[in-house]
Amino acid sequence: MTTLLWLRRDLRLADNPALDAAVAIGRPVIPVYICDDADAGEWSPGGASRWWLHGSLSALSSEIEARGNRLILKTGPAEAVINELISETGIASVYWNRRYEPWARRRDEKIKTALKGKGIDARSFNAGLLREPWSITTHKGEPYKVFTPFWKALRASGVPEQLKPAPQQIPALNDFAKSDDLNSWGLIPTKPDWASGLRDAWTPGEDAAQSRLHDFTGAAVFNYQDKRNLPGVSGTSRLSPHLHFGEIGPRQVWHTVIASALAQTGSPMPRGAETYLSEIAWREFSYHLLFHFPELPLKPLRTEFSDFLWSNDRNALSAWQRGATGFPIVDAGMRELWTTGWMHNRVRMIVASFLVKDLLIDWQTGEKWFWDTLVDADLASNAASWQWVAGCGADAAPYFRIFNPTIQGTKFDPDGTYVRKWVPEISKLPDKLIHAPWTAKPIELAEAGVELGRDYPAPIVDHAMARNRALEKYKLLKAGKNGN
DNA sequence: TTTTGAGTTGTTCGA
DNA sequence: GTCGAACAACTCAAA
Repeated sequence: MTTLLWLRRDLRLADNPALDAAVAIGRPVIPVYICDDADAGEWSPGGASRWWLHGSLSALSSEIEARGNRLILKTGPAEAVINELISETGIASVYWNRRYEPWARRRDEKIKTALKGKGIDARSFNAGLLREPWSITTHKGEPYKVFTPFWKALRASGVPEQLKPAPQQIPALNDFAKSDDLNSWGLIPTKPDWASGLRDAWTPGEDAAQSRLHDFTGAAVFNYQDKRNLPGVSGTSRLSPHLHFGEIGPRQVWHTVIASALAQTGSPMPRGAETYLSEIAWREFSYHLLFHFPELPLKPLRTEFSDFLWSNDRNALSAWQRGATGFPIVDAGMRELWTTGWMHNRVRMIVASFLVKDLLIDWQTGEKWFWDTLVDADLASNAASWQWVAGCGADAAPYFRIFNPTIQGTKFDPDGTYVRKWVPEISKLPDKLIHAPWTAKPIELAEAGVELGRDYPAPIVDHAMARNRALEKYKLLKAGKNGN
């Protein structure tokens, strides 16, 4: 008899409870990853995520081989694939770590019931969150809708579970089940190969995740408070894609941050570490919201927003997507995204506010673009964050909070490092003009070799006008009209 | 039950 | 240049 280990968004060997439990049984383990796009429907991974997944599976496959086993790759609806494996091999147990996407919960519950009905030991574990989304509740037993009390409750719930290292050996069957060739899944783009920027920026896999965490907790985490908002500075952990694919888990992040803080500062919770861990808690909060409000990716949490009449301006949308809005900080962010599959968080807020409030384009359009282009695209975080920016989410930004791209640029990219990197055509403009080239005198533009409208676009909207327009629309919405 | 205090990330205006 | 107030009430969570 054997044990099936169904790997999903837990592509690591350390701190992996389903793997530990499977190995503990003492029987051969069949580790399988199922390409389950059929189950995920419209939320199957986007282009950038697929690129990452290829690298992550390839890395995991080597790690499993080093432990005397082999990762089996299968394609199709998960239930059918699992049943097929059961009929081919004598499987007594099926273990996995939980996912929280609504489609995955429905499917996994169905599979678990069916397996148990056949007398198979089917069990799920928690590898992806500090706490299960249902275990944190208000005193009335209800879900939290405000971050701060959620964060307090999360901390009061105690220290996250201690970690187990990767097992030395994963006992294997002699004759393995048949596996797909990873290359046949077509996760990596070929014609055209748009992934060179991703390859330069990232290394998927558990080892890379660990070294990134250790680099970050070695020093940067203590300056996180000051540097995290500066996109031109490497002040953030950049762990988001590793966390999304479960190459590292939040418990590992938590314990490593705390241990390194104690060792280096003598304090259990220095300021930078606390601020950083609160970002991990935001990830938890997003999962909490998605669990309790499964329509989060598709419907505004504040229902009055359902009637909002959004703009259908394809040209404006296309300019935003291509990084050609004429607002340097917005364009820099959108180009960083397109090139590397990632964008600094401060800039994500700026570009999102610009799309939703300056262009009045639906947050779901932005959500879908991010879904396809981000290597860290995560259903919970992406949906919760877009709703937050649009003002229709939990604990959302008030409608009158409209980011001014010029002020944001001068505040958080004061010397223009970030903009010059991603918008090189205006890099010769002086610092005081780099975030507002349209205010430059003709002579200043000439000296920088820039002709607006030729080398770099003129702004596609007047921000002051757009701000007032958005305020008016939101005001109407509050008054019970449709915002038109 | 009612009350109370608080709420990620901003901008603009006028003193 | 700097600072506080207004933006606009509303909902949440706990006492």
